[in-house]
Amino acid sequence: MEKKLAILLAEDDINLGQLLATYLRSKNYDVTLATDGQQALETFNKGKFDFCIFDVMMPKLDGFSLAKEVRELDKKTPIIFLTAKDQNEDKLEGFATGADDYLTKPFSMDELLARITAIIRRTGVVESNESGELYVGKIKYEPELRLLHTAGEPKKLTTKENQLLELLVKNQNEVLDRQATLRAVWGDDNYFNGRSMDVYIAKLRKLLKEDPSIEIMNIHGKGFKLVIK
Amino acid sequence: MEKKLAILLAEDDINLGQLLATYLRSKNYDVTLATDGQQALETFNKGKFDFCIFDVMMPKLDGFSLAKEVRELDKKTPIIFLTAKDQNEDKLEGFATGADDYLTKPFSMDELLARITAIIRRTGVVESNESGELYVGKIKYEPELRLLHTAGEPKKLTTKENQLLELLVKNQNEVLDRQATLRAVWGDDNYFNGRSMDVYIAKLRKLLKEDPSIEIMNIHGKGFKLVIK
DNA sequence: TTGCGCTGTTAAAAAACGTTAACCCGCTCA
DNA sequence: TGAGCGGGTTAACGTTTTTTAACAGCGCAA
Repeated sequence: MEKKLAILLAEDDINLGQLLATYLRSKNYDVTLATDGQQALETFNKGKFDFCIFDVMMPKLDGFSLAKEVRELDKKTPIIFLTAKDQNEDKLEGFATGADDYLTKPFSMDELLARITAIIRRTGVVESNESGELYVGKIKYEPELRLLHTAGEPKKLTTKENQLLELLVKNQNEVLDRQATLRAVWGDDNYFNGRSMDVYIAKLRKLLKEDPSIEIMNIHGKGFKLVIK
Repeated sequence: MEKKLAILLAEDDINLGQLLATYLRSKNYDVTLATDGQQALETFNKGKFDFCIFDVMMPKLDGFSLAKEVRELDKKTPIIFLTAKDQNEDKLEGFATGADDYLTKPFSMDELLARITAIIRRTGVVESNESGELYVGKIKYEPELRLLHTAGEPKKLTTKENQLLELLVKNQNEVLDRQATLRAVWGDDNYFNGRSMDVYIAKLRKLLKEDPSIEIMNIHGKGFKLVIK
């Protein structure tokens, strides 16, 4: 059987949010509803989502800023914005953050569904997010199971080791921003969490050093970059 | 498998931008869409692009000015301009900044693609931008790995050393503009960053002095120039 | 030629990172 | 209930990288 696609829906209007969630669930999507931007970001960082629908005007963290945060660490997951306003300026800002589509309220739910399926077909999210098995150089890595298949026994990673490694691998050959990573994994980018992260980088380096073609490179003042030679 | 070519597309008209991006992606290019000139410039400086498509009329920074900024530090990456106007004056200005082609709206997407592939074939961006291995005089230099193969042990460069050397090498025999370099590497061209840059120039000179045919020359009040005799 | 801004260079200070080990806290199980 | 364990944080110390300071020399315009 095919896996349900996980959608993160961020909408502060309770009625509309519930309505959309119910509708999309009836269409066989696995919907998680967040009622403000802050909460949506935390939820996104915790779970695995194949698709995002963000209302633009939300308390605490607006849809655009939320999308920007998401895009710091995830360049691919499609994002659709919802907005009550029809202002062109807004549209620009939305697409600048890497939006895939844009709906102006009021819209029909069928239209939303049509656009979702169109984007999914176009971007092929299904294959890309489903394998659950990655390779870091020669080393097999299963983020879902938190298993790193190093020489000999497979090593079971701890929660933090796993979150950090997964981000590094999914952003390999790009700089993984320090602050963004801290906010995603530790929830806060204060000094001590930063030091904690450095400790975990050291741990990961030790784990990965059996394959000398792997390097976790530091970009001074910016973050880390996983490169495979 | 062949690596996808990275295209930076700067287009403020959302519909057209999305349309082109989608089309080019379907033709197996890795497209990044920017919706104003300012954003496009930042994106360009951060990432590695093999090709640029700039709309001429854009908010914040128009296509020509954007191209001029890009050309300050990068003489090679091909640029195509898009414009709604059919004014000859514009065309001239576009080509003056080092444009490789020029399309007047409306144009067919097939035509765009044809021109892109033509330019790619002609300029051979693929080889030039993909090897990841350069030579500074006799010295091998791998910017991706931040390695400089000086006599004896390969020297591991620091983040700043590497960014600066990469710019110098990619612009060898041309003047590397002081302000533009500061903005690209330090993010700001204030006095102290300028002094910092001078310190790094001194370091690079020391590193490269084993090959006497290499010289980092100062152009008073303008910038630096790497020349290989 | 003289003065001032620009550059060259070295050294000291400051910030950022690397690593190890001690510590803390919640949980489990004897 | 309290010893042990696993996961994570904090402390401590060392190293590397970057910035700032200080002083010396250079180059161009008035």
